[in-house]
Amino acid sequence: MKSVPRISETEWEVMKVLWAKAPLAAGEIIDALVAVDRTWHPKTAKTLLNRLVKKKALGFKTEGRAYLYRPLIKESECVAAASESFLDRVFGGSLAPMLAHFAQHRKLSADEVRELRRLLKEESAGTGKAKE
Amino acid sequence: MKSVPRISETEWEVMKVLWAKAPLAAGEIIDALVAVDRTWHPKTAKTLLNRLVKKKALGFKTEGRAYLYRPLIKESECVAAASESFLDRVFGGSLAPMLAHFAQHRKLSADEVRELRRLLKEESAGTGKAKE
DNA sequence: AAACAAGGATTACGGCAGTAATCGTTGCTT
DNA sequence: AAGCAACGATTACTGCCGTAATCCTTGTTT
Repeated sequence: MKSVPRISETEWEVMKVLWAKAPLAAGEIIDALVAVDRTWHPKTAKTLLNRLVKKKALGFKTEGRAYLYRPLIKESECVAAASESFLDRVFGGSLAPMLAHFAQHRKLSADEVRELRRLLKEESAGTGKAKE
Repeated sequence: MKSVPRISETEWEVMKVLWAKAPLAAGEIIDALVAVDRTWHPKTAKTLLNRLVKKKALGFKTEGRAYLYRPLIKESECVAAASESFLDRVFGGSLAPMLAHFAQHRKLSADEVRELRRLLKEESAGTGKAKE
């Protein structure tokens, strides 16, 4: 098992940038962060890059005087880990209550509904075990 | 706006006990926690109770020499807050990708699929109160 | 009354997170 | 060459979190 390092809230923002596009130099990453949220301070971003490198969530290779960062862990792994943890903590690990919550709280758009229907169809179709 | 205080991972365990049944004395809460996870230490639980009181997540009234604790914030509010935050952070705020993730990663049981279908039906039908 | 027991209050302490500022190095500019 | 600018490294500081231990108060027991 890989057991992804724990990625904090703000660190996640940084990771998102690099999951979207990599490798990137620190400056480019900072630009991307600022583009999303004006309040990002370059120094803060640098600190987070260092921490993420220390955590082995990011790696880099030197390119001239600067670094090019790239993710060492996959977004899908982090998403899975965060989702598990969230589901366990908030909904005791069971899906149905969670789905009910989201379905009721945040009204789905018609498109989303359609998309989900499609997913459910796949789900109950092949996928081995779910029989209908 | 209420803006529920931020409830940490372990604090959440404590809250769950009181959301399930309240009011309860510290001893009862600790018993409940231990029942779920043997490793809970009474002192640790007491610390958390204090912190939750300080955060205004819990209140208490004295009953003889002991306290009776009760939640000051509703589970539904906390669930909503945690869900929002999770959805934003991990899935950029959009439901469909999240549901897709869960649908694909944790194979839904036939029952869950049916349940979700039912929810979607309601969704696309009157959506309860919004319009209708 | 003295000591104990039960429960709350206070104190502790290392680690992570958020948020930066300062230090150090090195190529570039004047 | 000297200083500046760009970039990474190091240092900082506060607050929250996990995890308790110790202290204090007061009812209870011998």
